Amino acid sequence: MSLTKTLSQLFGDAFASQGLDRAFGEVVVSARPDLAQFQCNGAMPAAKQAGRNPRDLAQAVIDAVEDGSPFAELSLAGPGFINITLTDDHLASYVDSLAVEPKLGVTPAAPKQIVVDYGGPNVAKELHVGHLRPAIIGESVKRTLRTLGHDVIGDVHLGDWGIPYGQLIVELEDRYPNLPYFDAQLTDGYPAEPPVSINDLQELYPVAAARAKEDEGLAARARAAVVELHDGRPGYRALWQHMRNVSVEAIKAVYDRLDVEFDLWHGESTINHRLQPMVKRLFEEGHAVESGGALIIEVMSDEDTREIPPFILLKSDGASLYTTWDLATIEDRIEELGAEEIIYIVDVRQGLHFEQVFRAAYKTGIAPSDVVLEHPGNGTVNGPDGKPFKTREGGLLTLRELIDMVVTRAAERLEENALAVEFDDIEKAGIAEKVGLAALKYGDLQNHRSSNYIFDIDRFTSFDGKTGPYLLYGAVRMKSMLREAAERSIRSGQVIAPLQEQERNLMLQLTRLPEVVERAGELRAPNHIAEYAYELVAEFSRFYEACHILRESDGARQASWLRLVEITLAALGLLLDLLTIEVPERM
RNA sequence: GCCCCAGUAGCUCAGGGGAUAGAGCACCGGCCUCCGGAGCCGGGAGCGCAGGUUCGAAUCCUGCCUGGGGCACCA
Repeated sequence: MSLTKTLSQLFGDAFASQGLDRAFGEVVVSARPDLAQFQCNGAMPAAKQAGRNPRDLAQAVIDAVEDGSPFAELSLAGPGFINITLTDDHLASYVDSLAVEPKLGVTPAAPKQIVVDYGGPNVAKELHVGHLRPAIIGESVKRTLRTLGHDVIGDVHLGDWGIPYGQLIVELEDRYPNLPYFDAQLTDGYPAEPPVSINDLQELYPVAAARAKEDEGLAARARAAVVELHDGRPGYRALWQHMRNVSVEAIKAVYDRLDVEFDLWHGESTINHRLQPMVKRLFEEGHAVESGGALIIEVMSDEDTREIPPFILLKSDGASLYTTWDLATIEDRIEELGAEEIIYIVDVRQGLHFEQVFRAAYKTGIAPSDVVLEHPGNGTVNGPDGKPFKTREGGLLTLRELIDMVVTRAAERLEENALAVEFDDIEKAGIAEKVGLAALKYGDLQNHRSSNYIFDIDRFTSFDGKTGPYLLYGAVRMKSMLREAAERSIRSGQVIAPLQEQERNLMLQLTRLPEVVERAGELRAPNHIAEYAYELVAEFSRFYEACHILRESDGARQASWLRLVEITLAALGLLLDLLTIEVPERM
């Protein structure tokens, strides 16, 4: 169990002995490291609730907790703060115990079945800059919740059922009318090989979309084609399946490069079989009503003081749309996956849409009230002008191009700094890839999930300061030292009470990990992990400057320090993994 | 018009009702006979405005100002 949890229990007992709620005993890292290591602020709210004097109550808590305790000092300060400092022996023995804890003190929560919906790419379109944030934030949130003990399923939720596919079908039909897919009489025996490559699709889609925008007749044909697709016209289905397969392969390649891995490659189309029964039931139960030709669900309630537009279940032409699919997907995830919580890492601008979907899901009973539906939205990647990132020509930058840009810059930086020069080209390229991705991901994840940030390649790839490369450097330096120690047959041993400030501070920093991971999970906010990983490496650097491990003459001290390095490296490894950042062996 | 989000140091951004609001960059000044200087130590500078709740507010509430976004049958 984590150190602050143990301390919180001790203080919880003390509050309970005063007839007060144990929750008041929560212990946190001190805001005033000059005064103490930890603090408990519970006496102030508890005193208010109990109508007692806060300082007296704090003193009573201190008296109750003091006997046989691991504290070097407990003191009362200000209006009722309890300041806590541990004995060095106790601190060291806690940190020593982390050596055999793969999760560095993270205690598993009661496991919940959680679905994280976080990719949202569209078939036939290349991934672009806008897909970066949801991908890595979602992946990080997924890994964090998993580390906390939950059963988490990541679903890419492909955009594969919308009007664009009608537009593509019509475009292909106009270009190649003789393909068997367009023969309405045919129901079987289509070619196994796809008629289009990913490159074809990427050329076709913008043309098809532009033509449909200009020509209403064409747009109507596309809408009709999509309805036929949904209804199961064999040729259209076969063609669509080809397009989907070809696209998924291309999309997967980019996600692979980002180390973003989905458990499910479901999409909007996956739940097609649920649409008719769901709509029928919602209509019969009176949840869905006809309005202006469309079928809607009223999601505004009497308590609302603001306008919430109705949820559209079916368009006036009778076709389903993304709202329908999202609702049916909730039904599917609850019934098929046993989802107790569904988390959507999707652009914050979809906020109103999700509010409507969630309301409709709860109102209709598709989601029981104890199922948690949540949309922790992500912000956008902006250019230096503060507007969504574009290429110099004003076009949309693909994600692949963005990654290439950063990796190229990372390689230049390595070159400039005469690093990795003695390695062969393959290893150099591998290092540049890892450094570039670390720069990109850390540059992104250090910002709060919902904020828009300015993409600054020079800052992100910089070797100075709070960057991905700095964190990799820290990790590589630890690895290098452990290798060196092994070569000299210096072994690690039990962590003993610290003598120096830097040594003690590193130990204290390590005790924070479980709370940070928990908080990041609860808030779905990887930036807390990013921030802490930096602080840990910075603390390590101070320790490294102050304590010359390999030259230390006291064997027990040296062994303890080495163990401290091992634990710090394990902690950093865990944190970087949660940030989806990979560490090279050397650089 | 209504709604949502944001406004914190020169810049880019963190910040959980708690004590003296932090980091990186940039700027100024120190530290290499020493395990990797991509480092370490030190310095100046800030919560949009006005009220309110509270023992205590960057954090909660109200109003205003500024910026971004969203407001049935696109996704």
